[in-house]
Amino acid sequence: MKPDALRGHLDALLLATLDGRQLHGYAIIEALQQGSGGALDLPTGTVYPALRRLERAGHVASDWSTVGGRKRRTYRLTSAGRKALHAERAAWREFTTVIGGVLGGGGTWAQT
Amino acid sequence: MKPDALRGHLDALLLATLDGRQLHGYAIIEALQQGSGGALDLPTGTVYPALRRLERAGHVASDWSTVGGRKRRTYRLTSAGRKALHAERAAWREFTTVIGGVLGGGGTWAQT
DNA sequence: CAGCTACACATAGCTTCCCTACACATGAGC
DNA sequence: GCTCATGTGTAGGGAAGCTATGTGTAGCTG
Repeated sequence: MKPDALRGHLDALLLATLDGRQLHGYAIIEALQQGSGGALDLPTGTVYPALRRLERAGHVASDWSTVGGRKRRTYRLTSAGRKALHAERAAWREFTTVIGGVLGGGGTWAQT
Repeated sequence: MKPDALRGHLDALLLATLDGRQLHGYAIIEALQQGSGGALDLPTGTVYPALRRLERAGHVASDWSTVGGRKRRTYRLTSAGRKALHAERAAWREFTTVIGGVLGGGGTWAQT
């Protein structure tokens, strides 16, 4: 997957991963990898700054704890974050409709 | 539509617009606008450099002509460009599957 | 003729988000 | 001690969008 294609969607992926659950950074990375069948193998240099941005935007909050002798930072959605996720999903639907509609002519692919 | 979301997909859009026809730059911009129901209103500063890149990559070729006293540059897909379009459509299908799968939980949206 | 709109093209520079590269730490197993 | 797994952090580079800006021609209107 091209980095450029991912760009602009990463926030949505992170918000969606935190939907209904709290996870620490490493677990988010793993959840995205597994939730995508291995297609999303995001470097920490991508994810941690993005979580920083989401926290600064107020969409995510975090708490430090110590687990098994290691510091861990657990993230959760804020209510603003849940709203943002809702908006991101709507934007995704429009995005796929628009781009897919233009790209369309490619064979057996169907869009509903 | 966020610029960042578009990023990485513009090449595919341009290639798809030139699929099976030749068009000059301004006509490409108009075709994208109309083909997207107005959602894609791309600045010339986006499209012309992108066409430049595609031409440098060998996916697109162009010819100058004069129409009605004005210079016009008409673009067409090369065979490499047709291959690239094919690959871009496959990449799009994978992309929407992956991202959509992770974003998924959003209501009545269905993906097939 | 001047001004405006439409058509048609071009590009410099900025912004921003990814990735690479690099760094640190602890715990478990060999 | 070394390696891997777990867990975190960030500086800086690259590049593709967009804004801003510029050029030109044709046709219409006052």
